[in-house]
Amino acid sequence: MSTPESRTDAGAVYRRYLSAVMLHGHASAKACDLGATDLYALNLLELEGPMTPGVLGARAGLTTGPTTRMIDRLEEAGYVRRVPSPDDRRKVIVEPIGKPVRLDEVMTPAREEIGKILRGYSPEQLDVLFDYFTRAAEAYRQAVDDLRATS
Amino acid sequence: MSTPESRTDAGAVYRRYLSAVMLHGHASAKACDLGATDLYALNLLELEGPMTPGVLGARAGLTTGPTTRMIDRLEEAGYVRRVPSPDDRRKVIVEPIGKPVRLDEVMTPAREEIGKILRGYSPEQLDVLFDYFTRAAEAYRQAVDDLRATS
DNA sequence: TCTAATCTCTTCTTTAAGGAAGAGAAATCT
DNA sequence: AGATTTCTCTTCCTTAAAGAAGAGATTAGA
Repeated sequence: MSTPESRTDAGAVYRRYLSAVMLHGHASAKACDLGATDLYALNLLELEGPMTPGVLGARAGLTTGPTTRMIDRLEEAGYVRRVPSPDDRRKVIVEPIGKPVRLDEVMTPAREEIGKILRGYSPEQLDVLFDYFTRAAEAYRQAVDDLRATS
Repeated sequence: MSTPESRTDAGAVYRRYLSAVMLHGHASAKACDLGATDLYALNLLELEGPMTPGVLGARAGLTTGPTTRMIDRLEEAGYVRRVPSPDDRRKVIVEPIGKPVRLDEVMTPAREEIGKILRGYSPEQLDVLFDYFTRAAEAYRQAVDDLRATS
């Protein structure tokens, strides 16, 4: 925590933490035969809620053809469902399905471990952690928007 | 934070946070034309340090052919470097290069935002956060190993 | 020493995902 | 009402990444 070269340097700790999170996400997805784009879309839906194929495809950086097929894959695998839009019959709404699927199953062990870790903290400490989770999520969400705007 | 259906439910907050992290990682990689597997390998190297192509490929779930080409791509893009193994002249060691490349550049805005957030906490609160980062990284690392063992 | 095993890399083939163009249905606008 | 725009989806083509098989170099073992 002192010298820049130190193995416990704060920046390094944080980078390693992020790498671990990414790695676990990827590994879980791979274990479920979920491609990178599919996972990306799934995360988008989790984070921003149901949206139309058009929006989802645009966010994922896809043209309409691949978007349709990506949603097909997610739907067949049971992650999402297409529902007709109530106000515009051309539109479709893609919404994540709450019911447990393969991905949740695969992620369960890690979630339990994290749960164990979190239960080791006092309520005050948990407040700090969840405050951070909330703020960081918003920061990352914003950063993704900025990235989209740039490119 | 009270009812299970609540929008601020702890589990939901955490899932949304993870989604945001994954999403940002993916978006950053995409902005640098880094494929999913390449990003995966890069995270592996960041987390576990230098390793041989054989190990890296196995960890990434690739056969030897694609492994070589993946390392070629990472090397050309300046993320890693191949160095000969000192004790076995058949082997090569792939190590991440510390110098800033496109990916770091793209991730800078988010890092600064996160830095700002972190600077808002007291030293005691930061201890809690970094304690969590360290433990969680280890938990995720372990979970990835378990996933590999299972499949 | 000489054979077998190990490690990386090359080449060829296959597959999965994405782009382009356009069709069909429904909404919007004049 | 008729024309135009907006959505989603389909089809065909292209491309990027992965598998398979094997070569070349080096180490380990009989």
